[in-house]
Amino acid sequence: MSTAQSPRCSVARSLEVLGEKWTLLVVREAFWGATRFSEFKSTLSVASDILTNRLATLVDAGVLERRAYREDGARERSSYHLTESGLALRPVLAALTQWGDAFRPSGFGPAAVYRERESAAPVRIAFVSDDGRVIEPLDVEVVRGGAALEGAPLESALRDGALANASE
Amino acid sequence: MSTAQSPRCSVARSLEVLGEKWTLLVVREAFWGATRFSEFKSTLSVASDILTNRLATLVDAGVLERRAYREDGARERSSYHLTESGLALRPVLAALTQWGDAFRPSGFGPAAVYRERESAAPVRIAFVSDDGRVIEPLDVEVVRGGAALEGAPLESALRDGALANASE
DNA sequence: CCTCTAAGTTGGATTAACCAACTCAGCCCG
DNA sequence: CGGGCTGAGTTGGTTAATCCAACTTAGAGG
Repeated sequence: MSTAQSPRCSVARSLEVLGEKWTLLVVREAFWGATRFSEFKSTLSVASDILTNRLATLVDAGVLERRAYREDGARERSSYHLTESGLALRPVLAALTQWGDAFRPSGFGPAAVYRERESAAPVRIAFVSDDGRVIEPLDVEVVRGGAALEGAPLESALRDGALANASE
Repeated sequence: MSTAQSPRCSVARSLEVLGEKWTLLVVREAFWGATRFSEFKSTLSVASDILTNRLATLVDAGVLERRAYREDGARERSSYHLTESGLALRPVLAALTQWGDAFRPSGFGPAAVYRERESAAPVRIAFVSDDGRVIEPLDVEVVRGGAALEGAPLESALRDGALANASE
């Protein structure tokens, strides 16, 4: 299950945790309020062994936290709750939702709507600058930070013009 | 490969296309400028058969577009380019990057930095309202839209106190 | 015709997902 | 005490996906 060494690309590192089948759907259900094994199992229709495995991975990665709970007249069982790290995945899910709604419509309209809690005004995912301006995606560029610059196989292909190229 | 019917949840529909291993990494490389089979192959170190499959899936889903190109002194070959739908995945990748940087740091600093093209000012992914205000994630709530409301097992189970029903 | 290269295919081994049946621990009931 | 009930998993066997190395293919140049 473990990678030899964690990759330098943040997307790849995120996908190490989130990239397996069912994982993001488990997180989505957690955002909808699911906490128990049986809730995840029935809403997702996922096999128990896979669910066990994914919950363990997520707990391990600090996305979910295992807690004991007890309903009266029942023994202690465990439940799963989003941690700070898990809650921080909301933009990831929202971005996926937004893309799915826009480019893979279901014909039933959006299944989830994000809105401001106080005003109920709809919100969307966007790029913003530190001073709070909204920047359109086409006005955003990506440059390689320090992590990708030293010895990554990725760079070898670009080596003889890589730095000029990066400003493209 | 395909599901019987596409799910109503947008996250699940997005993951139908993007959720397989390597897929999002292929898209990431496309954003870095990769267009040829061999570029994807060498930067990602992915097996050719898998790459063939993923490129086909992405072309099929309209995320990439296949184009012919010809270097002089070589025969025609095909290259892969982001479509509008593919370009719209930038927020998804940015959200994953942001989460990875924050919660799974590599020790090498961020590998990619998103910034405004004109000003080079750093940008981040955030929720914004229609009138351009930035809304903090904790002030955002999600409500089920129309798609989940009709006949989804999830809702029918939770409505009209079915919890007692289900637990007996 | 021979060789070179980018872009794939193909076959076989390994790993992951799937599914159904089963276990396990504690609580309640009699 | 023993037996049934329930949520939370395990276990075993089958199917599907991934990985890896070797091979094929189509056209250009020599």
